[in-house]
Amino acid sequence: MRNAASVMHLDMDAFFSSVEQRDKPSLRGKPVIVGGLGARGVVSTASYEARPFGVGSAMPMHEARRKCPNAAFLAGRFTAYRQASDQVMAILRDLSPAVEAMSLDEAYVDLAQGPPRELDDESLLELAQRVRRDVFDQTGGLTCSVGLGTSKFMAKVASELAKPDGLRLVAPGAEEETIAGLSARAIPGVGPATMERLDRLGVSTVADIRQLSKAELTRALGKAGAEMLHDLARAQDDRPVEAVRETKSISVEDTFEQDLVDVDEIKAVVARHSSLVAARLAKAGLFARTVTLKTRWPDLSGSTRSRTLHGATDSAEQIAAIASGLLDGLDVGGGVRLVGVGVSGLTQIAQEPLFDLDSLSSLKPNKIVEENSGTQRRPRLFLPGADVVHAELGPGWVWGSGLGRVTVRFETAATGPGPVRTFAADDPDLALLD
DNA sequence: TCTGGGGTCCTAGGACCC
DNA sequence: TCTGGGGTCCTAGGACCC
Repeated sequence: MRNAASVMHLDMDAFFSSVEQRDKPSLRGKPVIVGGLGARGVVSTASYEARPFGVGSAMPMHEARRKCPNAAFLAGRFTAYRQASDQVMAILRDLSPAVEAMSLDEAYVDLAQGPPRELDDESLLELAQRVRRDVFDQTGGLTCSVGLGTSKFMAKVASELAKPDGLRLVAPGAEEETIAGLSARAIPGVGPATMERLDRLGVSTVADIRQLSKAELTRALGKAGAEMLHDLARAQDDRPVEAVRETKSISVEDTFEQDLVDVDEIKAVVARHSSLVAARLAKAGLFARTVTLKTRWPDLSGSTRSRTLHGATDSAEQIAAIASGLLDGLDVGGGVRLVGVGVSGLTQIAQEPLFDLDSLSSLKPNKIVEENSGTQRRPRLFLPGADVVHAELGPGWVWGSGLGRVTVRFETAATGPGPVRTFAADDPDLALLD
Protein backbone atom coordinates (compact mmCIF):
# COMPACT_ATOMS: atom_id res chain seq x y z
CA MET A 1 0.00 0.00 0.00
CA ARG A 2 1.49 3.31 -1.03
CA ASN A 3 1.69 6.11 1.50
CA ALA A 4 0.62 8.96 -0.81
CA ALA A 5 -2.73 9.52 -2.51
CA SER A 6 -0.97 9.28 -5.85
CA VAL A 7 -3.56 7.31 -7.79
CA MET A 8 -5.93 9.55 -9.71
CA HIS A 9 -9.30 8.50 -11.12
CA LEU A 10 -10.96 10.82 -13.62
CA ASP A 11 -14.56 10.36 -14.66
CA MET A 12 -16.28 12.65 -17.17
CA ASP A 13 -19.70 13.87 -16.01
CA ALA A 14 -22.59 12.43 -18.05
CA PHE A 15 -20.09 12.28 -20.88
CA PHE A 16 -22.14 11.58 -24.03
CA SER A 17 -25.01 13.89 -23.15
CA SER A 18 -22.58 16.61 -22.08
CA VAL A 19 -20.88 16.50 -25.48
CA GLU A 20 -24.33 16.81 -27.07
CA GLN A 21 -25.20 19.81 -24.92
CA ARG A 22 -21.85 21.39 -25.74
CA ASP A 23 -22.45 21.05 -29.48
CA LYS A 24 -26.20 21.72 -29.42
CA PRO A 25 -26.74 24.91 -27.40
CA SER A 26 -30.53 24.59 -27.47
CA LEU A 27 -30.21 21.43 -25.35
CA ARG A 28 -28.25 23.04 -22.54
CA GLY A 29 -30.10 22.90 -19.25
CA LYS A 30 -32.55 20.36 -20.66
CA PRO A 31 -32.90 16.60 -20.23
CA VAL A 32 -30.87 14.79 -22.90
CA ILE A 33 -30.83 11.03 -23.30
CA VAL A 34 -28.29 9.28 -25.53
CA GLY A 35 -28.68 5.65 -26.44
CA GLY A 36 -30.24 3.10 -28.80
CA LEU A 37 -33.38 4.65 -30.25
CA GLY A 38 -34.96 1.49 -31.62
CA ALA A 39 -37.66 -0.54 -29.90
CA ARG A 40 -35.00 -2.55 -28.08
CA GLY A 41 -32.52 0.20 -27.31
CA VAL A 42 -31.15 1.11 -23.90
CA VAL A 43 -29.89 4.35 -22.39
CA SER A 44 -26.16 4.98 -22.60
CA THR A 45 -26.12 8.31 -20.80
CA ALA A 46 -28.79 10.52 -19.27
CA SER A 47 -27.91 14.16 -18.58
CA TYR A 48 -28.19 15.39 -15.01
CA GLU A 49 -31.42 17.18 -15.98
CA ALA A 50 -32.95 13.80 -16.93
CA ARG A 51 -31.87 11.92 -13.81
CA PRO A 52 -34.46 13.37 -11.41
CA PHE A 53 -37.06 11.72 -13.67
CA GLY A 54 -35.55 8.38 -12.77
CA VAL A 55 -33.69 7.86 -16.02
CA GLY A 56 -30.31 6.16 -15.81
CA SER A 57 -27.76 4.14 -17.74
CA ALA A 58 -28.74 0.71 -19.08
CA MET A 59 -32.44 1.45 -18.70
CA PRO A 60 -34.64 0.27 -21.59
CA MET A 61 -35.27 3.23 -23.86
CA HIS A 62 -39.05 2.75 -23.87
CA GLU A 63 -38.99 3.13 -20.10
CA ALA A 64 -36.87 6.28 -20.36
CA ARG A 65 -39.37 7.74 -22.84
CA ARG A 66 -42.20 7.00 -20.45
CA LYS A 67 -40.42 8.59 -17.50
CA CYS A 68 -39.09 11.63 -19.29
CA PRO A 69 -41.10 12.16 -22.49
CA ASN A 70 -39.85 15.71 -23.01
CA ALA A 71 -36.19 14.84 -23.13
CA ALA A 72 -34.19 15.04 -26.35
CA PHE A 73 -33.49 11.46 -27.46
CA LEU A 74 -30.29 11.17 -29.48
CA ALA A 75 -28.50 8.28 -31.17
CA GLY A 76 -24.98 9.35 -30.23
CA ARG A 77 -22.00 10.53 -32.28
CA PHE A 78 -19.03 8.40 -31.41
CA THR A 79 -16.56 10.36 -33.50
CA ALA A 80 -17.27 13.44 -31.40
CA TYR A 81 -17.00 11.45 -28.17
CA ARG A 82 -13.74 9.90 -29.33
CA GLN A 83 -12.30 13.33 -30.10
CA ALA A 84 -13.20 14.71 -26.69
CA SER A 85 -11.88 11.56 -25.07
CA ASP A 86 -8.57 11.88 -26.92
CA GLN A 87 -8.20 15.43 -25.63
CA VAL A 88 -8.81 14.30 -22.05
CA MET A 89 -6.46 11.32 -22.29
CA ALA A 90 -3.73 13.55 -23.75
CA ILE A 91 -4.00 15.84 -20.73
CA LEU A 92 -3.61 12.83 -18.46
CA ARG A 93 -0.65 11.41 -20.37
CA ASP A 94 1.09 14.70 -19.83
CA LEU A 95 1.06 13.88 -16.13
CA SER A 96 2.38 10.35 -16.31
CA PRO A 97 2.93 7.55 -18.80
CA ALA A 98 0.90 5.29 -16.53
CA VAL A 99 -2.61 6.12 -17.76
CA GLU A 100 -5.13 3.28 -17.83
CA ALA A 101 -8.17 4.19 -19.91
CA MET A 102 -11.17 2.18 -18.72
CA SER A 103 -13.49 3.57 -21.41
CA LEU A 104 -13.90 6.77 -23.40
CA ASP A 105 -14.82 8.69 -20.29
CA GLU A 106 -12.84 7.18 -17.46
CA ALA A 107 -9.19 6.62 -16.61
CA TYR A 108 -6.72 5.96 -13.82
CA VAL A 109 -3.37 7.76 -13.60
CA ASP A 110 -0.43 6.70 -11.44
CA LEU A 111 1.05 10.02 -10.37
CA ALA A 112 3.94 8.30 -8.60
CA GLN A 113 5.25 7.52 -12.07
CA GLY A 114 6.34 10.18 -14.51
CA PRO A 115 8.36 13.29 -13.67
CA PRO A 116 9.34 13.74 -10.03
CA ARG A 117 6.71 15.71 -8.14
CA GLU A 118 5.50 16.48 -4.66
CA LEU A 119 3.02 13.84 -3.52
CA ASP A 120 1.62 15.47 -0.42
CA ASP A 121 -2.15 15.92 -0.30
CA GLU A 122 -2.04 19.64 -1.00
CA SER A 123 0.19 19.33 -4.07
CA LEU A 124 -1.90 16.50 -5.45
CA LEU A 125 -5.11 18.46 -5.00
CA GLU A 126 -3.56 21.40 -6.81
CA LEU A 127 -2.48 19.17 -9.65
CA ALA A 128 -5.94 17.61 -9.92
CA GLN A 129 -7.62 21.00 -9.90
CA ARG A 130 -5.39 22.05 -12.76
CA VAL A 131 -6.37 18.89 -14.66
CA ARG A 132 -10.04 19.66 -14.22
CA ARG A 133 -9.47 23.19 -15.47
CA ASP A 134 -7.49 21.93 -18.47
CA VAL A 135 -10.20 19.42 -19.34
CA PHE A 136 -12.84 22.12 -19.17
CA ASP A 137 -10.81 24.57 -21.28
CA GLN A 138 -9.55 22.15 -23.90
CA THR A 139 -12.81 20.26 -24.48
CA GLY A 140 -14.91 23.37 -24.83
CA GLY A 141 -16.55 23.21 -21.43
CA LEU A 142 -16.91 19.57 -20.44
CA THR A 143 -16.74 18.86 -16.72
CA CYS A 144 -15.30 15.89 -14.91
CA SER A 145 -14.93 14.53 -11.42
CA VAL A 146 -11.56 13.55 -10.04
CA GLY A 147 -10.66 11.33 -7.13
CA LEU A 148 -7.28 10.87 -5.47
CA GLY A 149 -6.32 8.00 -3.20
CA THR A 150 -3.69 5.51 -2.22
CA SER A 151 -5.10 2.84 -4.56
CA LYS A 152 -7.35 2.44 -7.56
CA PHE A 153 -10.25 1.54 -5.29
CA MET A 154 -9.77 4.66 -3.15
CA ALA A 155 -9.35 6.93 -6.16
CA LYS A 156 -12.55 5.54 -7.66
CA VAL A 157 -14.46 5.92 -4.40
CA ALA A 158 -13.18 9.48 -4.15
CA SER A 159 -14.29 10.45 -7.67
CA GLU A 160 -17.67 8.86 -7.00
CA LEU A 161 -18.04 10.96 -3.85
CA ALA A 162 -16.96 14.05 -5.79
CA LYS A 163 -19.55 13.76 -8.55
CA PRO A 164 -20.55 15.81 -10.38
CA ASP A 165 -17.90 18.38 -11.29
CA GLY A 166 -15.93 17.85 -8.11
CA LEU A 167 -12.63 16.86 -6.58
CA ARG A 168 -11.94 14.69 -3.58
CA LEU A 169 -8.92 13.15 -1.92
CA VAL A 170 -9.06 10.26 0.50
CA ALA A 171 -6.10 10.97 2.75
CA PRO A 172 -3.58 8.22 3.46
CA GLY A 173 -4.73 6.56 6.67
CA ALA A 174 -8.38 7.56 6.23
CA GLU A 175 -9.21 4.73 3.80
CA GLU A 176 -10.99 2.28 6.08
CA GLU A 177 -13.19 4.82 7.81
CA THR A 178 -14.06 6.46 4.50
CA ILE A 179 -15.51 3.27 3.04
CA ALA A 180 -16.91 1.73 6.23
CA GLY A 181 -20.39 3.18 5.85
CA LEU A 182 -20.68 2.75 2.10
CA SER A 183 -22.90 0.08 0.61
CA ALA A 184 -21.06 -3.17 -0.13
CA ARG A 185 -22.17 -2.45 -3.70
CA ALA A 186 -19.47 0.26 -3.81
CA ILE A 187 -16.82 -2.45 -3.97
CA PRO A 188 -15.81 -3.26 -7.55
CA GLY A 189 -16.97 -6.76 -8.41
CA VAL A 190 -20.08 -6.59 -6.24
CA GLY A 191 -23.04 -6.51 -8.59
CA PRO A 192 -26.70 -7.43 -8.14
CA ALA A 193 -26.10 -11.17 -7.75
CA THR A 194 -23.31 -10.83 -5.19
CA MET A 195 -25.25 -8.17 -3.31
CA GLU A 196 -28.18 -10.56 -3.07
CA ARG A 197 -25.96 -13.23 -1.54
CA LEU A 198 -24.39 -10.77 0.87
CA ASP A 199 -27.86 -9.62 1.82
CA ARG A 200 -28.70 -13.14 2.91
CA LEU A 201 -25.63 -13.06 5.17
CA GLY A 202 -26.90 -9.87 6.76
CA VAL A 203 -24.33 -7.71 5.03
CA SER A 204 -25.25 -4.31 3.70
CA THR A 205 -22.19 -2.08 4.25
CA VAL A 206 -18.49 -2.42 3.62
CA ALA A 207 -17.93 -2.58 7.38
CA ASP A 208 -20.36 -5.53 7.59
CA ILE A 209 -18.13 -7.49 5.23
CA ARG A 210 -15.27 -7.19 7.70
CA GLN A 211 -17.33 -9.18 10.22
CA LEU A 212 -17.32 -12.23 7.97
CA SER A 213 -14.49 -14.74 8.00
CA LYS A 214 -12.70 -15.64 4.81
CA ALA A 215 -14.26 -19.11 5.03
CA GLU A 216 -17.77 -17.67 5.22
CA LEU A 217 -17.06 -15.40 2.28
CA THR A 218 -15.62 -18.28 0.28
CA ARG A 219 -18.69 -20.44 0.88
CA ALA A 220 -20.91 -17.65 -0.42
CA LEU A 221 -18.83 -16.30 -3.28
CA GLY A 222 -16.08 -18.72 -4.21
CA LYS A 223 -12.36 -18.37 -3.71
CA ALA A 224 -11.46 -15.48 -5.99
CA GLY A 225 -14.45 -13.32 -5.12
CA ALA A 226 -13.97 -13.94 -1.40
CA GLU A 227 -10.35 -12.90 -1.39
CA MET A 228 -11.05 -9.79 -3.41
CA LEU A 229 -13.88 -8.76 -1.12
CA HIS A 230 -12.00 -9.56 2.06
CA ASP A 231 -9.11 -7.33 1.00
CA LEU A 232 -11.04 -4.46 -0.59
CA ALA A 233 -13.35 -4.20 2.44
CA ARG A 234 -10.19 -3.42 4.40
CA ALA A 235 -9.00 -1.00 1.72
CA GLN A 236 -6.20 -3.36 0.78
CA ASP A 237 -5.70 -2.92 -2.95
CA ASP A 238 -2.40 -3.14 -4.76
CA ARG A 239 -3.72 -3.48 -8.31
CA PRO A 240 -1.29 -1.59 -10.55
CA VAL A 241 -2.31 1.11 -13.00
CA GLU A 242 -1.65 -0.58 -16.34
CA ALA A 243 -1.12 1.65 -19.34
CA VAL A 244 -1.24 -1.14 -21.89
CA ARG A 245 -3.64 -4.03 -21.74
CA GLU A 246 -3.45 -6.95 -24.08
CA THR A 247 -6.55 -7.58 -26.20
CA LYS A 248 -8.02 -10.94 -25.22
CA SER A 249 -11.09 -11.11 -27.42
CA ILE A 250 -12.87 -9.31 -30.25
CA SER A 251 -16.58 -9.59 -30.91
CA VAL A 252 -19.45 -8.10 -32.86
CA GLU A 253 -23.08 -8.63 -31.99
CA ASP A 254 -26.43 -7.24 -32.94
CA THR A 255 -29.88 -7.31 -31.42
CA PHE A 256 -32.54 -7.26 -34.12
CA GLU A 257 -35.50 -4.93 -34.19
CA GLN A 258 -37.56 -8.07 -34.70
CA ASP A 259 -36.51 -11.64 -33.98
CA LEU A 260 -35.01 -13.42 -36.98
CA VAL A 261 -36.42 -16.80 -37.90
CA ASP A 262 -34.97 -17.44 -41.34
CA VAL A 263 -31.77 -19.52 -41.12
CA ASP A 264 -30.28 -18.00 -44.28
CA GLU A 265 -30.92 -14.55 -42.94
CA ILE A 266 -29.22 -15.46 -39.66
CA LYS A 267 -26.27 -16.91 -41.55
CA ALA A 268 -25.96 -13.74 -43.57
CA VAL A 269 -25.69 -11.83 -40.28
CA VAL A 270 -23.08 -14.30 -39.06
CA ALA A 271 -21.10 -13.70 -42.25
CA ARG A 272 -21.32 -9.92 -41.86
CA HIS A 273 -20.24 -10.07 -38.21
CA SER A 274 -17.40 -12.41 -39.15
CA SER A 275 -16.13 -9.92 -41.73
CA LEU A 276 -16.11 -7.14 -39.16
CA VAL A 277 -14.34 -9.33 -36.62
CA ALA A 278 -11.77 -10.39 -39.22
CA ALA A 279 -11.17 -6.79 -40.23
CA ARG A 280 -10.49 -5.84 -36.63
CA LEU A 281 -8.17 -8.82 -36.21
CA ALA A 282 -6.25 -7.77 -39.30
CA LYS A 283 -6.08 -4.16 -38.16
CA ALA A 284 -4.59 -5.30 -34.86
CA GLY A 285 -2.27 -7.74 -36.62
CA LEU A 286 -3.77 -10.64 -34.68
CA PHE A 287 -4.98 -14.16 -35.37
CA ALA A 288 -7.51 -16.14 -33.39
CA ARG A 289 -7.75 -19.78 -32.35
CA THR A 290 -11.23 -19.83 -30.84
CA VAL A 291 -14.46 -18.73 -32.52
CA THR A 292 -17.58 -18.17 -30.43
CA LEU A 293 -21.15 -17.86 -31.62
CA LYS A 294 -23.46 -16.07 -29.23
CA THR A 295 -27.23 -16.15 -29.44
CA ARG A 296 -30.01 -14.66 -27.41
CA TRP A 297 -33.46 -16.15 -27.63
CA PRO A 298 -36.85 -14.40 -27.58
CA ASP A 299 -37.19 -15.08 -23.83
CA LEU A 300 -33.92 -13.15 -23.28
CA SER A 301 -32.00 -16.25 -22.25
CA GLY A 302 -28.78 -16.78 -24.14
CA SER A 303 -26.26 -19.38 -25.11
CA THR A 304 -22.73 -19.55 -26.46
CA ARG A 305 -21.07 -22.19 -28.59
CA SER A 306 -17.37 -22.15 -29.29
CA ARG A 307 -14.80 -24.08 -31.21
CA THR A 308 -11.03 -23.99 -30.93
CA LEU A 309 -8.79 -24.62 -33.91
CA HIS A 310 -5.36 -26.20 -33.92
CA GLY A 311 -4.00 -23.14 -35.71
CA ALA A 312 -4.98 -19.49 -35.79
CA THR A 313 -6.81 -17.48 -38.43
CA ASP A 314 -7.83 -13.95 -39.35
CA SER A 315 -9.91 -14.97 -42.35
CA ALA A 316 -13.51 -13.76 -42.51
CA GLU A 317 -14.52 -16.83 -44.49
CA GLN A 318 -13.00 -19.23 -42.01
CA ILE A 319 -14.50 -17.48 -39.01
CA ALA A 320 -17.88 -17.38 -40.75
CA ALA A 321 -17.67 -21.06 -41.65
CA ILE A 322 -16.97 -22.07 -38.07
CA ALA A 323 -19.60 -19.76 -36.58
CA SER A 324 -22.08 -20.98 -39.17
CA GLY A 325 -21.26 -24.56 -38.26
CA LEU A 326 -21.87 -23.79 -34.60
CA LEU A 327 -25.24 -22.29 -35.54
CA ASP A 328 -26.18 -25.57 -37.21
CA GLY A 329 -26.11 -27.23 -33.81
CA LEU A 330 -28.75 -24.86 -32.49
CA ASP A 331 -32.52 -24.85 -32.84
CA VAL A 332 -33.42 -21.43 -34.20
CA GLY A 333 -36.98 -22.43 -35.00
CA GLY A 334 -38.41 -20.24 -32.25
CA GLY A 335 -36.57 -17.17 -33.53
CA VAL A 336 -33.40 -15.40 -32.51
CA ARG A 337 -33.17 -12.02 -30.80
CA LEU A 338 -29.42 -11.51 -31.00
CA VAL A 339 -26.53 -13.04 -32.88
CA GLY A 340 -22.89 -12.40 -32.09
CA VAL A 341 -19.58 -13.63 -33.43
CA GLY A 342 -16.45 -13.43 -31.31
CA VAL A 343 -12.88 -14.61 -31.38
CA SER A 344 -10.40 -15.27 -28.59
CA GLY A 345 -7.17 -17.13 -28.03
CA LEU A 346 -5.42 -14.33 -29.89
CA THR A 347 -1.86 -14.64 -31.13
CA GLN A 348 0.42 -12.52 -33.27
CA ILE A 349 1.17 -15.23 -35.79
CA ALA A 350 -0.97 -17.46 -37.97
CA GLN A 351 -0.13 -21.05 -37.17
CA GLU A 352 -0.34 -23.99 -39.55
CA PRO A 353 -2.56 -25.81 -40.04
CA LEU A 354 -4.92 -22.88 -40.37
CA PHE A 355 -7.76 -25.09 -39.37
CA ASP A 356 -9.10 -28.60 -39.49
CA LEU A 357 -10.30 -29.99 -42.74
CA ASP A 358 -13.59 -31.21 -41.33
CA SER A 359 -14.78 -27.70 -40.60
CA LEU A 360 -14.23 -26.83 -44.23
CA SER A 361 -17.22 -28.93 -45.16
CA SER A 362 -19.62 -26.16 -44.14
CA LEU A 363 -17.66 -23.49 -45.96
CA LYS A 364 -19.62 -21.70 -48.64
CA PRO A 365 -17.15 -19.17 -49.97
CA ASN A 366 -19.10 -18.09 -53.00
CA LYS A 367 -22.14 -17.18 -51.05
CA ILE A 368 -20.22 -15.34 -48.36
CA VAL A 369 -18.11 -13.40 -50.83
CA GLU A 370 -21.21 -12.38 -52.67
CA GLU A 371 -22.83 -11.09 -49.51
CA ASN A 372 -19.84 -9.02 -48.58
CA SER A 373 -18.76 -7.64 -51.90
CA GLY A 374 -22.06 -6.17 -53.01
CA THR A 375 -21.87 -2.39 -53.08
CA GLN A 376 -25.42 -2.05 -51.85
CA ARG A 377 -26.90 1.40 -51.94
CA ARG A 378 -28.32 2.05 -48.55
CA PRO A 379 -30.69 4.94 -47.90
CA ARG A 380 -29.19 7.73 -45.87
CA LEU A 381 -30.02 7.22 -42.23
CA PHE A 382 -30.88 10.47 -40.48
CA LEU A 383 -30.62 9.43 -36.86
CA PRO A 384 -31.65 12.04 -34.30
CA GLY A 385 -28.60 13.97 -33.16
CA ALA A 386 -26.52 13.31 -36.28
CA ASP A 387 -24.52 16.15 -37.78
CA VAL A 388 -25.61 17.47 -41.17
CA VAL A 389 -24.66 20.40 -43.34
CA HIS A 390 -26.93 22.25 -45.76
CA ALA A 391 -25.53 23.91 -48.87
CA GLU A 392 -26.99 27.30 -47.96
CA LEU A 393 -27.98 27.14 -44.31
CA GLY A 394 -24.72 25.61 -43.06
CA PRO A 395 -24.18 23.14 -40.21
CA GLY A 396 -26.92 21.70 -38.06
CA TRP A 397 -28.18 18.46 -36.56
CA VAL A 398 -31.06 16.09 -37.08
CA TRP A 399 -33.92 16.87 -34.76
CA GLY A 400 -36.18 14.18 -36.14
CA SER A 401 -36.94 12.23 -39.28
CA GLY A 402 -39.57 10.03 -40.84
CA LEU A 403 -41.94 9.72 -43.80
CA GLY A 404 -39.21 10.83 -46.15
CA ARG A 405 -38.62 14.08 -44.29
CA VAL A 406 -35.83 15.35 -42.07
CA THR A 407 -36.10 18.15 -39.55
CA VAL A 408 -32.86 19.99 -38.91
CA ARG A 409 -31.92 22.51 -36.27
CA PHE A 410 -29.23 24.85 -37.52
CA GLU A 411 -26.94 25.58 -34.62
CA THR A 412 -23.43 24.91 -33.39
CA ALA A 413 -21.56 25.62 -30.20
CA ALA A 414 -20.06 28.65 -31.93
CA THR A 415 -23.21 30.12 -33.51
CA GLY A 416 -25.67 29.37 -30.71
CA PRO A 417 -29.33 28.32 -31.07
CA GLY A 418 -30.63 28.72 -34.62
CA PRO A 419 -33.62 28.06 -36.85
CA VAL A 420 -35.40 24.74 -37.46
CA ARG A 421 -36.23 23.63 -41.01
CA THR A 422 -37.67 20.50 -42.60
CA PHE A 423 -36.38 18.93 -45.83
CA ALA A 424 -37.06 15.95 -48.04
CA ALA A 425 -34.76 13.09 -47.02
CA ASP A 426 -33.32 13.00 -50.54
CA ASP A 427 -32.69 16.74 -50.73
CA PRO A 428 -29.35 17.00 -52.55
CA ASP A 429 -28.48 20.18 -50.64
CA LEU A 430 -28.47 18.24 -47.38
CA ALA A 431 -25.39 16.18 -46.52
CA LEU A 432 -24.98 13.77 -43.64
CA LEU A 433 -21.60 14.10 -41.94
CA ASP A 434 -19.57 11.11 -40.74
C1' DT B 1 -44.72 -5.10 -26.86
C1' DC B 2 -39.50 -7.69 -23.13
C1' DT B 3 -32.86 -5.26 -21.32
C1' DG B 4 -27.28 -2.88 -25.97
C1' DG B 5 -22.60 -3.78 -27.16
C1' DG B 6 -17.94 -4.39 -26.08
C1' DG B 7 -15.16 -6.33 -22.97
C1' DT B 8 -12.92 -9.02 -18.49
C1' DC B 9 -12.56 -12.64 -15.11
C1' DC B 10 -14.13 -16.82 -12.59
C1' DT B 11 -16.05 -21.52 -12.04
C1' DA B 12 -16.82 -26.16 -13.01
C1' DG B 13 -16.82 -30.47 -15.44
C1' DG B 14 -14.70 -33.54 -18.73
C1' DA B 15 -10.75 -35.00 -21.45
C1' DC B 16 -6.21 -35.97 -21.40
C1' DC B 17 -1.48 -36.41 -19.77
C1' DC B 18 2.16 -37.55 -16.57
C1' DT C 1 -9.19 -56.54 -9.68
C1' DC C 2 -11.39 -50.61 -5.34
C1' DT C 3 -11.38 -45.31 -8.29
C1' DG C 4 -4.57 -41.24 -6.67
C1' DG C 5 -3.42 -36.60 -7.77
C1' DG C 6 -2.02 -32.76 -10.17
C1' DG C 7 -1.87 -29.75 -14.27
C1' DT C 8 -3.64 -27.99 -18.62
C1' DC C 9 -6.91 -27.35 -22.25
C1' DC C 10 -11.55 -26.86 -23.87
C1' DT C 11 -16.35 -25.67 -23.33
C1' DA C 12 -20.43 -23.39 -21.30
C1' DG C 13 -22.27 -20.40 -18.31
C1' DG C 14 -22.39 -16.59 -14.98
C1' DA C 15 -21.22 -12.20 -13.08
C1' DC C 16 -19.51 -7.86 -13.61
C1' DC C 17 -17.84 -3.33 -15.65
C1' DC C 18 -18.33 0.82 -18.57
